[in-house]
Amino acid sequence: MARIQAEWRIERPDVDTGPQGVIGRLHRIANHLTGELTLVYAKYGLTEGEFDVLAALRRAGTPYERAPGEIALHTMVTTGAVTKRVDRLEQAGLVQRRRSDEDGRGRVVRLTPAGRRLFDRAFTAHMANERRLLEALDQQEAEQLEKLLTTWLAALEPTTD
Amino acid sequence: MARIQAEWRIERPDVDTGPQGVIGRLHRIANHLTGELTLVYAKYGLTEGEFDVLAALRRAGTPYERAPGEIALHTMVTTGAVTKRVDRLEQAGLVQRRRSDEDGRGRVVRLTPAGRRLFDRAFTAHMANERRLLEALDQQEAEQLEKLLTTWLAALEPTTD
DNA sequence: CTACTATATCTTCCTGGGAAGATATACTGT
DNA sequence: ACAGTATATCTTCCCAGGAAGATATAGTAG
Repeated sequence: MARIQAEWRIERPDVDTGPQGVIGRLHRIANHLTGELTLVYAKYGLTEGEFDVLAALRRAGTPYERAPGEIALHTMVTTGAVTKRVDRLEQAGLVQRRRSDEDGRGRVVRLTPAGRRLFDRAFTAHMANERRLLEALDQQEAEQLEKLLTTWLAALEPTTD
Repeated sequence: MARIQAEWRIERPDVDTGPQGVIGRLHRIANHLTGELTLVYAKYGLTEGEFDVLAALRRAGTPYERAPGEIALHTMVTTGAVTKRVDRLEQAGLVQRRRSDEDGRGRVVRLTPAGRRLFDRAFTAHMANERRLLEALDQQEAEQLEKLLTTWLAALEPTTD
């Protein structure tokens, strides 16, 4: 990244490429992390998207149910993507779909016992993996980083966090 | 994110979800940034991938040439993806392809004058956009963040930076 | 009750990129 | 010079997800 910025200073000295130092590195770290996290999901036969759906259901607490639309909001993908993820998870016996009792248009997706067991193991491994990936920073650095990212995210996503 | 962690503390009190505070937020910021950056690329008729290819060529300096394999390394995608990106850029008249003189297996991709003109405008707008996105942080915070990300990236990517 | 509009989900079509194989050329040891 | 191996690129096939349209049900004004 530092080399890239140096190249830009030569080729485009008229442009301040300072932000690249932060934004470029952030994207590279995100890519790298995604790659590492995906390896653990794969150990449990899951893709990242499928893991995210299971996580949304698991976090809901017993009976581990959510409407597809809610899942879409939680996982930040379109409802079309949720339909397909749930198709695959249902095929694998990790979730079940049924009609909503209150709203004939709605469906309810529920974690099966097998889905819960698999996810709980995957989640434990996943968090251990995240701790490992964060080991590069000491406690104080990690706290500083979390604080900065929280500030930034709050500015980028006015409504959430 | 804070709410999500609170939910995990209830559902999985046995697992330390601390790392989520950093890793989860980092991914959300990265997604958000990608969305914003893409809007500017689109103003110039480019996708992010195409922009990255043009950037790799532009940074090479005159005569703005690189082999597809080099481009793949710089943009961190497979050579198959580079082939397709270059196909599209060639179709749009922004780059040209020719055989390498020294190596019959190789090709050379070169920015056309039109490609360079378009990219230089897009790049200026892109960097202005990145500055805008970083405005949420003050000078000192941005420096702190860059430092932390540099440390972390160095640990994750032993060879590069 | 009917017509109209709104909403939840699913379906269809498309696009970008990965993985692995195909092809062409280069290199290396004998 | 030749066989065998290595390399650079491209091709083929596949998959995940987005966008927009289709379908079914709900809500609402009259």
